[in-house]
Amino acid sequence: MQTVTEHRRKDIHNSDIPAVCSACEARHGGVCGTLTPDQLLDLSRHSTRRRVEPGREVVGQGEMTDSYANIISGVVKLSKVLSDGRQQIVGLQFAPDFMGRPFTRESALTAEAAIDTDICSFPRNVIERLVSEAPGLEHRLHEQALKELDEARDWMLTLGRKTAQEKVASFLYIIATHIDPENGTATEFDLPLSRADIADYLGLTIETVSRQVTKLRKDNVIRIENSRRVTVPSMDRLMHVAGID
Amino acid sequence: MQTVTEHRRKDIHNSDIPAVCSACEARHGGVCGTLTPDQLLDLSRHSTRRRVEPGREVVGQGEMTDSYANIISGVVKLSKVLSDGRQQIVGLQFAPDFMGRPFTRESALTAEAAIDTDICSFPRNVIERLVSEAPGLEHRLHEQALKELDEARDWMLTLGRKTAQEKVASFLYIIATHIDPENGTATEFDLPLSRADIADYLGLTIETVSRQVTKLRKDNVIRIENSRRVTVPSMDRLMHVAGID
DNA sequence: GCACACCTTTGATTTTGATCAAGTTGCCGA
DNA sequence: TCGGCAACTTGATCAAAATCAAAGGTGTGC
Repeated sequence: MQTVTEHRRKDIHNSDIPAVCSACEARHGGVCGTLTPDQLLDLSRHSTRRRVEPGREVVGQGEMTDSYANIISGVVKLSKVLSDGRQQIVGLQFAPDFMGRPFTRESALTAEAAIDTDICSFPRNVIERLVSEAPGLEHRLHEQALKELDEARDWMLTLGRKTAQEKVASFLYIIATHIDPENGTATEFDLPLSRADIADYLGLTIETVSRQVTKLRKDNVIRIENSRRVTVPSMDRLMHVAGID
Repeated sequence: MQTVTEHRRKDIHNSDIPAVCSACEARHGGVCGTLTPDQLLDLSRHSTRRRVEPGREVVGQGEMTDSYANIISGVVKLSKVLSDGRQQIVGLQFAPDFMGRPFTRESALTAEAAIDTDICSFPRNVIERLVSEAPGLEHRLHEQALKELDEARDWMLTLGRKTAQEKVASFLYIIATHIDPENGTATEFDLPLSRADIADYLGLTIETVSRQVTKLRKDNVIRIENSRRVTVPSMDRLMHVAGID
């Protein structure tokens, strides 16, 4: 599931065009979905596709506004840090999402790959030009922003009001529902984050995360093959532990 | 500052038109700013202005998507609750903002006035019609969504990684910078939230909030006239305590 | 002026999760 | 197959914030 099948040549046969997401429209409803064939071709000429290794920055703090990208496969962590190094992951972007901040002042965000991640990026000005031509595109970007806002607010409830146990269960539930959206909620999956990343996502320490994962295992809420691989026998049970009604 | 001056008759003299924000465009750059005079008139015919008392719901959980509103004066709390009653305020909307979720599935949010609040609201379908006519309007809404997303993510860092002391200082800083945006950062202001609300915003208990406020006072970071009125002698000092570099 | 309600503060104690400190496990290259 | 190292787990102790429990304040109606 982590590697993407080569499905792009279906639409575009010109080998001068870099490998891009022009054909992704069906697969992951990226920005491409709202464009005309001409605009798609235009976009593809300015796009570059590349693989980002875990821990590598997709775009640096502040540069976020300079480019815009579809995530083809993988998971990207968006995080913020305090001056003394305390870190908080403020969002996870999964494969069908796209990333970037058109029109806004830079936000002090770091975006880095959590696992091997393929992205397809284009310069900001190209997107802005296309937005002015294709009214549907801004609508698409707006919806993505609203979706991220909803997710951020859900997560605020988790960060502010849930116990460590509920936080870890909530995290597992998020991963189960997002890791392979095409196939719905997954009952068996690889965690895309290390214990340290999970701690930074949940506002906990790695020791607490580890202990709570152990507790969930002992309580038979999850099964653990190795530290990354998780099986959820009953999603209802997990949701209940996560405090999701 | 809490009461709004009557400045609406400047533009619209027809007494059939309900009291609306048609004239707010300059004052608070609400949705009106991007509309033509005709569209403004159209909008104003469908708007109702009303005052909402503290604690009153502006729109209920789930209804959020059915209407759309400019906040003329006051402060609105957006909150989420767990089934057992634990509550988290996930956003504060101040006077020049507008509220509502066009195009999206309902999000389980409650919006209620924190203090006396004047709002001007219109049905969702009117906004959606105007969006399809005025391309600039969607752009405006999109920018508002991105602004709220940035604020939500900043707050996630506070919720997940700051101490109680830093959280309370961060809260005071937010209020200082948002309570009267026209006049920049305020050094003396009334808190729009009770201790219980502050606790729900910060993911703390009221006792902890109270103790931290007392500590900030004893450390001369703030002065307190009564439990609501706060003076900040040095904004730099407050920011430092809040962990804002 | 008084009583009641509500909000806030303060104090004592408990609990949750952080911190400090070893161990394990598993993976990779030699 | 064996180190070596990084990631993870587990245990012991500590500290920050929650909880439990009383007081203070402040405002309102009587």
